[in-house]
Amino acid sequence: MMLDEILQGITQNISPLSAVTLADVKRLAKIREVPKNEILVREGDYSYELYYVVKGGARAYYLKDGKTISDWFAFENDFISSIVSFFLEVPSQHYIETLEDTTFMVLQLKDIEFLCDKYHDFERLGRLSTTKTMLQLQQRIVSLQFKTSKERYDSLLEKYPKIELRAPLGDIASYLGITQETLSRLRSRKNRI
Amino acid sequence: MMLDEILQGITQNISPLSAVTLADVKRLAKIREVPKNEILVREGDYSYELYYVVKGGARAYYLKDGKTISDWFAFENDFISSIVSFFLEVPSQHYIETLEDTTFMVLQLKDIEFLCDKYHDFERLGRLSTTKTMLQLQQRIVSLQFKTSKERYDSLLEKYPKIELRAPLGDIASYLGITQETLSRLRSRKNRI
DNA sequence: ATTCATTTTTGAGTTTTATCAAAAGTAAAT
DNA sequence: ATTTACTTTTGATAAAACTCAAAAATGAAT
Repeated sequence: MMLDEILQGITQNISPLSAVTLADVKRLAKIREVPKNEILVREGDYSYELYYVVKGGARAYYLKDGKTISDWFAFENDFISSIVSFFLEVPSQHYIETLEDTTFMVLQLKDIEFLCDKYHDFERLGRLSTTKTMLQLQQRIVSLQFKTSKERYDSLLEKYPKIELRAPLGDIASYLGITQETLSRLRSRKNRI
Repeated sequence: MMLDEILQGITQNISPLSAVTLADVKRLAKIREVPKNEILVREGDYSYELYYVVKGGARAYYLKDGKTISDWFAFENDFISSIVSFFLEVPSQHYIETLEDTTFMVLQLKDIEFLCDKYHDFERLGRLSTTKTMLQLQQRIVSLQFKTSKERYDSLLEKYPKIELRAPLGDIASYLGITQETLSRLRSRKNRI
């Protein structure tokens, strides 16, 4: 069954779960198919769902001065949520939108809390996957803090080699903290070398 | 006793611990007094210690092209570690240095692992404090991504109102992703208004 | 194939910030 | 009080990126 493989992938990457815990997770986790360009979370929503990308891709973005600023990309095997809303239970400042037809595994906050309460090994999985995300954010800060935009673009391409084909230019540019014009010029300069 | 108050503060802010767990934490946590401008972790070190600032302040920084780039400030009630080295057990790219005479509470990685294994409530505390740090990093990314340097300086001042008196200009500037000359001009422009 | 809407690229001018250099200010030590 | 070392400010110039505008390219729909 599909959920089995997905959970096996997650636990192998992060931390194992007992058969009992796994059975309970399988009972609570849901698969959701979402078409391209669909918005899962809107600004102002309370978002109680954590998404794991099984196939496809999505992005989180927010609005600043009427402009769309991408904050996070998630492709196969990545988690995505409206992170602040989900963990602090406040209205979302982010939108979450699919970039392609996407299959998610979805977990509800209340179920995650239930699982964390009931199973020490699930709490461990939660701690370690949070740690992993924290380290990714840390890398991103180093990147934004003092790398040139070209260096930042190169590291993004290293993480997501074909992202140019999966996300529009403007989304990628705002993720890098630059305008799309600048990214376009960067790209053409790069290709000439 | 001092450790009691410290731990009470932490658990009140994040997640409670049973008396049994607390007793074990108290046995393992150590208080360390460190004079100003002392380096606790150097580039290349393996850093197995997590620091909690009881009194004083410290910063984490790394070197890029011979320049010092501040990455994280910690004052009273903040945690600090060479985050990547600590969690991935790889050599540190960061230095950690006190900004003032500082009292830390120190926990060893092996002790944290032991406590997480043994006590579900400690694992919970670990998960939630990691979550908290993750959300702080997330805010910092939003800040670096598309706020002006003045906006970034203002949010830093909001978090640490008197930081100008506790950390040198250059350290603050690099934390904000700008040169110290720019911060100096920013500051004088600000004061004139 | 043609149209229409959207995305990407290119151009010109402006603003912001970096760089390099020097001057001014601050603090500790003799 | 004076020296010394260090930090902060100021100035001039250069580089990077932004803004606004328009042209070119792409892709979906008829």
